[in-house]
Amino acid sequence: MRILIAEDDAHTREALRQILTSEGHNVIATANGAEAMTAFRSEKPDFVCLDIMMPELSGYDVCRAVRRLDERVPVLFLSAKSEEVDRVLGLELGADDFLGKPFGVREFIARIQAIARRAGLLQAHAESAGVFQMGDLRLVPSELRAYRGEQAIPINLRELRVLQVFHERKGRVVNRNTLCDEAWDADYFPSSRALDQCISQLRKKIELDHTSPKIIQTVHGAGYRYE
Amino acid sequence: MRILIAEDDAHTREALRQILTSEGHNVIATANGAEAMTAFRSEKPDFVCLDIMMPELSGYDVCRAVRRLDERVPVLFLSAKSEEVDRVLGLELGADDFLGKPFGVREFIARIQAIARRAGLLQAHAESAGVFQMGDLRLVPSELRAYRGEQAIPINLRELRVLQVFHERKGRVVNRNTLCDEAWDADYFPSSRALDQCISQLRKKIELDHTSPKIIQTVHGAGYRYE
DNA sequence: CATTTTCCTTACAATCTCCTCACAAGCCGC
DNA sequence: GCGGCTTGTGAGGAGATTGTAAGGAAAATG
Repeated sequence: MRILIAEDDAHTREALRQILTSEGHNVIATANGAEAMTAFRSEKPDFVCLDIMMPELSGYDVCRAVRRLDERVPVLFLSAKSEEVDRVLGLELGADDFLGKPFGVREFIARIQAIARRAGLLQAHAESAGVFQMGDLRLVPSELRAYRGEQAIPINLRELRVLQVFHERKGRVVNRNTLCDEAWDADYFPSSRALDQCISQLRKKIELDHTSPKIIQTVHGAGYRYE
Repeated sequence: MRILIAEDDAHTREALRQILTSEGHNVIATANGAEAMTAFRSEKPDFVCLDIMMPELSGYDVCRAVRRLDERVPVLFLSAKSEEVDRVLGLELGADDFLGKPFGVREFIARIQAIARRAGLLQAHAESAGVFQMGDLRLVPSELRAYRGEQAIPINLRELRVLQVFHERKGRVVNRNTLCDEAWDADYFPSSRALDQCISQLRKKIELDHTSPKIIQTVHGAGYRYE
């Protein structure tokens, strides 16, 4: 899911970004209402989290403006505990839920899931359900990319399938035949060196030092192993 | 936008109704000043177009009455060329513009748009429904145009639909079949190169340098990506 | 009905991919 | 260390994919 965050406190903002990213979401983090509106128009998020107290445009203002552009996108308000939360105003503006800071990570995630489910978003964005993590990499099949933090690494379909095979067999040795069967179509002739070539390219892309691979390791005479 | 028209000539009235309806507005057409006032109270229009010469209440009278109820709603006066237009009186009554009959359709629409834009109505209403941003472009479906700042770029329906498909899937790879399914009708035969042709034309229009596209990127063997 | 416009098809050129080849380097049992 | 095997990887190219100019059928326009 693409989630837009508007939160003026940098620390909280980064914490939210990290939580949601680790849940497999794409996060667009903004620091004030104006930034949030610009991002909303251009990024087309599936979900919006707004801090209420922000300089210039408040969370309420952003919510009102968002609702003019999109009547359906779910909006979750965040608020510091000292803030008076005007729930009635929020609900009139079309908010879906409120969460008072400080809140637990579990609760935050659970609320978002609950709202998204109610809005029917989880099914609609099943594409992003294929997201998986390998070490410090986040693999996003629908984008054909791997992310190391902010850095996006382009991955082709073949490489993605190879990585999926490894991911399914984390810690175990995967022999060459298995890899060829699962990552190539049936007509592939396993006598060729295409697999080696693919692994080589992949290591150059995803390993920090491809001369001493840490993610995909060679098990001489047996195959490869990921862990 | 909800537009109230007061015009005693039935022929002109229907013409105006048709023009504005085709532009996507809701039209409330009335034949005299009294009807117009009743409708104004009950229909709460966003915009008022008044013929000056009408039986019973004149356009000036309606404008004065409207202003007592609402200081902000834009008022445009229409006048037959034989009529003496008292611009000073009109402006004192709070009119926003005058248009002498006969007038061209384009001019009529343009004036309304200009006034509404000045009054900040366009964003809030249906005209701008569907407006979206892609990078530095603002797409306005109702105008079949993209704007890069002041520069207007004409876009046809097919191209618009293609852009919408990309916008809905920002960041993800969109394969050719998806594009064909969503931007063309079902009877389209995906063996042809119409999609490529469309993308090519689109890039010439919207990319700053169509030889190295930044908005719509090719993902060889997989499709295209916008981000 | 003539003219213009639009959008698709065709054809060919340009580009890109992923595989094969060839050789270098690594691993392992002796 | 040596020989035979497996694996790593640069170079290169056949085949597939994509870009785009030109032309034309169909629809819109006058």
